[in-house]
Amino acid sequence: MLDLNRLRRDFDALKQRLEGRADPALLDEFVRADERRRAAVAEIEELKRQVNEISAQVARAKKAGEDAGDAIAKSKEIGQRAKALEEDVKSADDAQHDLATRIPNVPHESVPAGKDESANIETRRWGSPKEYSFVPQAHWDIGPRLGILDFERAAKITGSRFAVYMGAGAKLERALINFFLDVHTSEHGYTEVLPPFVANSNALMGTGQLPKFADDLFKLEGTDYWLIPTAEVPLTNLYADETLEGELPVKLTAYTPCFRSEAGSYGRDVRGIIRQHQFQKVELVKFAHPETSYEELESLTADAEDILQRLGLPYRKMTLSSGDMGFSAAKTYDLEVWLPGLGEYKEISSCSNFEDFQARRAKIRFRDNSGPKPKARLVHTLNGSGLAVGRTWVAILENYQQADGGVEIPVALRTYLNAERITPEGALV
RNA sequence: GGAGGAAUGGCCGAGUGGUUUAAGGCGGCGGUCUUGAAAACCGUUGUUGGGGAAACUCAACCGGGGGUUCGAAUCCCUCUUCCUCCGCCA
Repeated sequence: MLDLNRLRRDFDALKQRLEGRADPALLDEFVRADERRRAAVAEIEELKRQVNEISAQVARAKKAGEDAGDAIAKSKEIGQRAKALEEDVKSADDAQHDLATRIPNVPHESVPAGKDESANIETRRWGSPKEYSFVPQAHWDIGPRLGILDFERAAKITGSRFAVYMGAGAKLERALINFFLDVHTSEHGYTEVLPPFVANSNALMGTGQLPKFADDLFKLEGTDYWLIPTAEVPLTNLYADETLEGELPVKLTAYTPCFRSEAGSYGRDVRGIIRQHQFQKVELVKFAHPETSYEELESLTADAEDILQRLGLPYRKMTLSSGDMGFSAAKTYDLEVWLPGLGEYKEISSCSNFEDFQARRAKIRFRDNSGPKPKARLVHTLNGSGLAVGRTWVAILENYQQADGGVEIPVALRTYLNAERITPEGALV
């Protein structure tokens, strides 16, 4: 949710920066709804003040044993006028709140303007794709051939866009989760959290998935519960309606499965496990001081990059354009890993600073003691994948495939798997 | 699933319809005293929104929502969470 005062003050400038992200009519409507609401609120508060005053008079009169019939009648009459006005306030309030939740965040000034991914900027490239003496295969060929990935049986259990990992495949997934969590907790200073994998509507409002993107989520029938599309939801909402008293930043990490309906992505990434209804992810979340949140975004992105580098996976870092960023983000870096089987770079992590956009919705504050008086201010929230486990699994199979059909295990993972490679028969040795 | 009980400021806790304009305590902050500190004493201390250059002022907030009333922390309805007990259960 945008800061209303900022919107009032800088209306034209913000409108320009939201070009391509928000319908300009929506912004006009928003400011008008706000004016209507403020006028109605001012009027009703004045009536309430009068009622309060008369009530005090009545109390005094009753105490003195006097008759207060006139005052009561007058207060009743004012009360009725206030009641009529209350409808106006409520409808203006609803309209304004409804609009507020549909306006996306304003891009940071360093974000390239553009209407889609074609305007994204490559900011860094790390490692270089290996040369292969054979034609590298895609993971959807390697995995089933090794007997460690099974789509047909997953379809029996659930349906399309689900996968079963078997044997070395399942163990590799688990090793990656442990490796990610160990690095982030022991070396990058994050606190591990194991949150619920189910969240309510209010939490999803807080992080911005609702109300606009309900179609992308799985809802549990007959309840107000949804399967989480990312650990960002439970982690960011962990401190909803709270004022953080300790030092900033607060850094959290969690492993969770993620569930996405992928409505509207029919025909995209249909092969393999690039785009699934369920995938595993280790998420990084920070609650940061507004003055340092962009430095925190750099270090959070570096924490995710560190994993890719330790695994020796070539990647590039993209700065997303204003049109390609998500609804709540002010700035986003995507990390894209090289997949030789597919012959392209594919997103494996998305790291964003939401500034106070989520904090305003979820009411997450911190105590700012820098001024003459301590004051509760909204924190800046950030998150990023550190990393998407399934896509890392894919990257390892494709980057480390061998001429004999087996897969080498990256050195950093060997102690986790107690093995150096997966044989062409799918065994860990 | 059943039966009871509870939810008040950063924390503890009083408050069953009208100077509650939320007592009192703890903690925090400032001060007096002291070489310094402690103790003692005095003062101060919530959030959100409106108006104002400011001093200040008005409104709302006692788990959430709704209602009764001239007036609600207090009465009624409803939801949520926690506690105790019973049942079931990994």
